[in-house]
Amino acid sequence: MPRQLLGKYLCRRISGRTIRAQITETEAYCGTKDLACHASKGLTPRTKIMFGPPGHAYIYMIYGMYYCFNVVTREEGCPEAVLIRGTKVVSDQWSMTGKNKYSLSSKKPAIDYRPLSTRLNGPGKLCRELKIDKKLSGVDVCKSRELWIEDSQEEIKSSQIKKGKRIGVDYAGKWKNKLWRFLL
DNA sequence: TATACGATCACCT
DNA sequence: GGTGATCGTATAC
Repeated sequence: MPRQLLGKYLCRRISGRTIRAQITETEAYCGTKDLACHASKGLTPRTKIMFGPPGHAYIYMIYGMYYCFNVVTREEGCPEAVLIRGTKVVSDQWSMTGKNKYSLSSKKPAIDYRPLSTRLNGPGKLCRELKIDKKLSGVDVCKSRELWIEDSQEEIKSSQIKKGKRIGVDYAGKWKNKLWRFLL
């Protein structure tokens, strides 16, 4: 599933405008045994979306300031999800203006003028840019008109996909070495 | 109730 | 290479 999502479009409607961003990087988090997966803590208020039906958005806050967006990939009771780690903009009627406000500290500008390529290439960054937050947690990405995923025309060959270890999960024992990160 | 820390990022040396 | 920002969640008391 993490490989099947590569190349597809992550779509977001903001104020009546639609942004499409091609998914270029994903990671898989697999069930209650995978110590890197939040579901390894069991069914809690936080993880209940992952234990629910597939196709729903599991969105959580990390480090007190960023959100991460995942898609639940397996049937109810089987808590697996794919984290969307990176995207590339395809069509955009909104953030090309470069007027996405952010402020990490008072020193920084209220408007982010950096190119989009550097604003969508990370799980926290793409959520900030696409205004994905906890309010969208649980939405069905097959049905939602706010946040959804579309197939792309292009065929992704397995030779185009690089694999690697997942990022930021050094605490997860042997699970940290699983090659469950995938990049186009 | 209190505390430790994280599926990150930007900035610093 | 390292660190601070900042808060929800899990875990310990």
